[in-house]
Amino acid sequence: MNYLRLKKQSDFNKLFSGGRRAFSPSLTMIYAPAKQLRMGISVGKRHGKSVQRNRIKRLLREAFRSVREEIKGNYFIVLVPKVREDYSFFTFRKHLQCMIGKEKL
RNA sequence: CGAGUUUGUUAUACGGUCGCGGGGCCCUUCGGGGCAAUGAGGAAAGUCCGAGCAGCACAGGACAGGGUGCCUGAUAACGUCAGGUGAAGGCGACUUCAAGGAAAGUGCAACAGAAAUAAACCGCAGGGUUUUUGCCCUGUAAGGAUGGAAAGGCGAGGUAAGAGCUCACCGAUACCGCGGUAACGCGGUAUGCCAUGUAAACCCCACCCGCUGCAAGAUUGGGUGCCUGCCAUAUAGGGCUGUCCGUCCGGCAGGUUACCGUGAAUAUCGCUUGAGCUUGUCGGUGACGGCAAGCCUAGAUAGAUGACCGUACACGACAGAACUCGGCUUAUCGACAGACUCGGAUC
RNA sequence: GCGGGAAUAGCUCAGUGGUAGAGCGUUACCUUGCCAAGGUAAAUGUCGCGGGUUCAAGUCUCGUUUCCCGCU
Repeated sequence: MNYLRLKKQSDFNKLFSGGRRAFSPSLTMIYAPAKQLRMGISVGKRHGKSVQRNRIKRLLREAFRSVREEIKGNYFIVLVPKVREDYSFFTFRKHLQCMIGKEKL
């Protein structure tokens, strides 16, 4: 039931140029079908200093872990959060669930 | 009681459920699973200094360039720290200071002002001339005006008017004596005081400094400009990571051919036991050092500390290791403790 | 992670320690029947920020903030 992390720079570039996109108020999800389920997070300097960026990544990892059961197929997924004043675990989880249901993953 | 100065400590705490990193032990169908521990800071930050470590260069020397700059000490080293000296600020506790040299030389000092390193605009006084106003010559630098700065300050004597011209006090410089390891301090004598500021302008003096940085570098395939073996040591030209003096170099044979590959960096090592931490004791005013006992305390690589619930209150600031240490600087809601100063009241 | 550089008017840039400038833009007036072009004049700056040296700092110096570039 585990998932793998998306690590290669080339995979990120492939998704950003040719992946399908789903939107929600707090984050953008980019995905494409693949052999395994891999998830990556893209957080840049515009999201804040290193403490803030680490916090976003932890919240997103935890949110993805809690909704992982609902994903049936295998995809490469990149999560891009939007720039906000503050971030919370519950809004991330809610929007992830919405997008998974809408896109029928 | 109020107002302050200074030094240090700390940086929400506890419990439950799920999850993450590396290591240990156990199990394994080799995919993995289980257990009990452990896992960000005082600044981890900025990268401003100093070192270790690594690679390259290097006989050695000179020049250039850069840095430091009161004294003594501490240290592996430092631009850091400690204790002193001097100066400035504060009633005080105390704080701050890139604090050598302007009599080696060069430069600069706008505007204003008579004049800016140089002497006379208004003045003051004496003499000459003239009826007087005035004009000319001489002396002078007290006063005025300008400026950041105007030829030590202030008072008395003195003088035609004045002036260190003379004298007392203060300041400055030189010498002597005493104290101190020294910076320097105290006292005495002499000199009427040969002369502004700027060295965070160039510079002089003293001391120090190879260059690059863990994305360094090494290992695990093949190969090259590489490796192995043999022979040779002259010139040209080139290299020697700022320049010069100076110093070094070459050829032949074999393997191998710009690609193969599984993936070739997204691997492994470097990577955490170290000028280490805690406690005690001894030496030192102190920074710090000696000795003894105990301890092992992150090591990731899309980059590990999170989510939820409960309890308590002060309702949680700044902020996240990336080779490692010693400092500095900057950010920071607060809490606690020690020492000291000033003011008021009471005994 | 490591190493360089910049910040000056609305924009692009000059600026030996001594009153901060140029071009474009803006505003007003002239010119024209009207507009453009042209001419005349004016306004516009905590010299990124905070200390220090100096009589005097945009310039020298220390710290700090933001941005850009190179190594990879």
